[in-house]
Amino acid sequence: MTLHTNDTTTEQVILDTATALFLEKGYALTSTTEIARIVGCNQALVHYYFRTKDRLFDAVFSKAAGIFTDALLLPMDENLSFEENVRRKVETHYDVMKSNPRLPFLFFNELNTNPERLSLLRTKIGEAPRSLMLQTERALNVEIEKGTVRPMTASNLLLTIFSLNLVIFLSAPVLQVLGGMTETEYEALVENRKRENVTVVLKSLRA
Amino acid sequence: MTLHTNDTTTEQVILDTATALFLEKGYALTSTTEIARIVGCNQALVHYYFRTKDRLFDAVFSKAAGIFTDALLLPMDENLSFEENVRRKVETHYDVMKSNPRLPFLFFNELNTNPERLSLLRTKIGEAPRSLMLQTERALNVEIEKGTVRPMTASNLLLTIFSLNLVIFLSAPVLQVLGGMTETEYEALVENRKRENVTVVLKSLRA
DNA sequence: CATGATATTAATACTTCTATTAAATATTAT
DNA sequence: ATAATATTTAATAGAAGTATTAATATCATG
Repeated sequence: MTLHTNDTTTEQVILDTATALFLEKGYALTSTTEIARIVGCNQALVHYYFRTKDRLFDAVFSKAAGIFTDALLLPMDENLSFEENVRRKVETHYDVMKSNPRLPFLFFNELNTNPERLSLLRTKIGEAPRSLMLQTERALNVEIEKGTVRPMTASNLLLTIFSLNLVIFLSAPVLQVLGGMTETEYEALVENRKRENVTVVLKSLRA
Repeated sequence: MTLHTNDTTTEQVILDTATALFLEKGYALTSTTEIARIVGCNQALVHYYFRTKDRLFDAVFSKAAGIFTDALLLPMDENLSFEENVRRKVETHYDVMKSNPRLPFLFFNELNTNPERLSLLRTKIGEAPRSLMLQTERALNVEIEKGTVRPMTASNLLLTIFSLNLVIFLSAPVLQVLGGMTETEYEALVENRKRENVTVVLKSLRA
């Protein structure tokens, strides 16, 4: 008997389960044994498809990292004002994070515990960060020369967007456990926070 | 032969080493065996002083968490303007993070992988978050009524400060591995970033 | 200096995890 | 139908980790 339905292969089920667990607890606290237990298959099967836990993680992580890094890559729309473009960038980035709220955790966790793994990631994402930076820089400089935006660097702007949009999702347990916030209160905050982040970013540009 | 010099007990050396390792790699990837190896003592000694890895971690973590949460607790100075008070809050918080750059990682990592552990933390830090919130709310509302600050909530303001000041330190590996930033470039960014964060926060308050 | 307390080590039981191998079973193609 | 191929399982080797216990060393003090 096969473990999978027709449209989802066993390999896919294993990958999905692994993804869920890695997102929940990170690499170190997830075992292939547990993955197998949840999938309902023999533990050797996990290794049959992915050989090592490391390779399985890479499969999960490179996809996750792709979503994560692409989230800021929305191209400028020449028909819109700079301000509108920035607003869109903040909002789409926020939306991607909101749909993948554990991504920031996995990303930071893994990069901080295991920076070596990430040389491969570097090649994978390639020129994306650099081109994002250049694109932002160009648009920003136009505005700065016009005097509509205060002098500032693209890296600072991007880092601000990045910071504001990530911490809210990294902080779910902090806010709930320490801040004594309920699940619903937290969800309300997440709702509210996108607008606030846009506001902060746009105001921060003012000359 | 004792392992420690006169002014540092063995227990302290073990605690310090454990702190360094937990900060570097988090709970899961640090073993009592490795701690002992680095200290240069028998592995049983780590358990002799701290009984379990969990209790050792708690000793490290509750101290770390204390620094982390206290960092925002600077009381308002009534002699200074609201703006100056906010500036000071951002700056002192940033400085604490800069002196303890691995704290944000440990904090978020542990709260995300192991939220249970943190119920004890909740009691430990007590009313601090609540009083911080109330204090900020009060000062903020005065300004909002005066019309010098746009309508906004204290939680959003604090979250903005928190976000801006943390991500720069969480991102060290991201920026170096992915952004292709050198150690020195990163340090320059850290230098520069405090002023930028103050600017962003203050501009974000404008009516 | 004898003795009780404290510190340290050696040895080891026990658990859990990763990875491999060989065998069994299911699937597919001819 | 059967041979080839793919999938799955059982069994297990081996590594590493946590925790405990009993034995030994060190130290302070009467």
